[in-house]
Amino acid sequence: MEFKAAKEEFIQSWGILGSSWGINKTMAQIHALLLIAHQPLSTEDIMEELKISRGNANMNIRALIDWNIVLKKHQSGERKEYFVAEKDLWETSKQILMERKKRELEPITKMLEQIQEVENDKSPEVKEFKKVTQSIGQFAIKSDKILKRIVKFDQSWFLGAFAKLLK
Amino acid sequence: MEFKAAKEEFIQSWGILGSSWGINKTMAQIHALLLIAHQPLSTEDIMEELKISRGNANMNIRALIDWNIVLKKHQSGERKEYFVAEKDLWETSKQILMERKKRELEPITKMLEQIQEVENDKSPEVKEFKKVTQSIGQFAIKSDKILKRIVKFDQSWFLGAFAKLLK
DNA sequence: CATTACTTTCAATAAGTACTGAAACTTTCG
DNA sequence: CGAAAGTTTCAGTACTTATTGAAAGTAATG
Repeated sequence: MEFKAAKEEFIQSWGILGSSWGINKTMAQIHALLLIAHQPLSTEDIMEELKISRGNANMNIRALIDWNIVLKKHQSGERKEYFVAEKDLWETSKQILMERKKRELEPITKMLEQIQEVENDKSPEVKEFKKVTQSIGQFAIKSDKILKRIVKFDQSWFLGAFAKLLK
Repeated sequence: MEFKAAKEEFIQSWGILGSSWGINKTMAQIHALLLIAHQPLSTEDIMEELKISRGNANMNIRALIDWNIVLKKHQSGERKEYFVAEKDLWETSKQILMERKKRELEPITKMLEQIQEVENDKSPEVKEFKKVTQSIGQFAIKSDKILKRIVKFDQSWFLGAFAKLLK
């Protein structure tokens, strides 16, 4: 397999993977490109490689920076901004988990609390509703705690401990 | 808060949560509806509650069944099909994890193997590419193993052991 | 075996989401 | 300060994905 084809394939697949997890395709592709880059890339490099517009490139680079999985990097003597991806996938996964936790788990928890204030009558509908939403709420709180703990540890410790734990 | 409003709010939020994780909104809403239902619902019940078409209802119910988080349930003496959701969220989460693992992790693993066959030259581009894709491949394999193990255990055991492990 | 009750499919269309490109804005530098 | 280099924004448009509804398919019933 030729390098160019392999690279193309990788970027394409990473984009598809992103889409199916609610991350926009271009954002995932830029991430892929930066992951395999051996040196920082500029907005123009990215535009050219992926054949996308300046606006699109800019927005998605910002989003990646927002998520803390890509960093600005100034090249000495250059005015242009360059970008690099965090290359440790464990770190990247943790960042993404935390970001999504903040954006999604927390709103859901709030909504569930709110909803618990439903008037208490004895109809089976309302009883079941309270029961289910309560248990989802507890589940959400537990997940939140576990995620918080996981991110405190590093990969090798985590995997090692986990391997033992699970026999 | 009134029951009807609370229910509406819950279904709506579950739909939004689904969308942001690559699950179509209606599929998530049907799931929400079945989660809080105190008895099995028919396709028509679902169409009416969510104000969606028969085709849409049917397709998304099938998808939920495909994912093993909703089951057909025949009511005695009735010809119509009824549906119930798995109400244990831990089970549901495991099902979803497994399903997505199968659909996404496995193709990525294959792609990464394929890509490793890139011709070996000494340019920094190719070296970095091989390094990164290899490490992603290893990460994917590890994740796969961990997920497989997690699903073997039940929630209480998992949470208990985890709590201890993480102090 | 024909009628009826119910389910599935799918082409057309609607709704939602991402992308472009040009204009506005900001920063750097002589 | 004014020009040049670079970055951001956003209205319009293209693209993708979900939804409808009617027609075709299937299965139970007398």
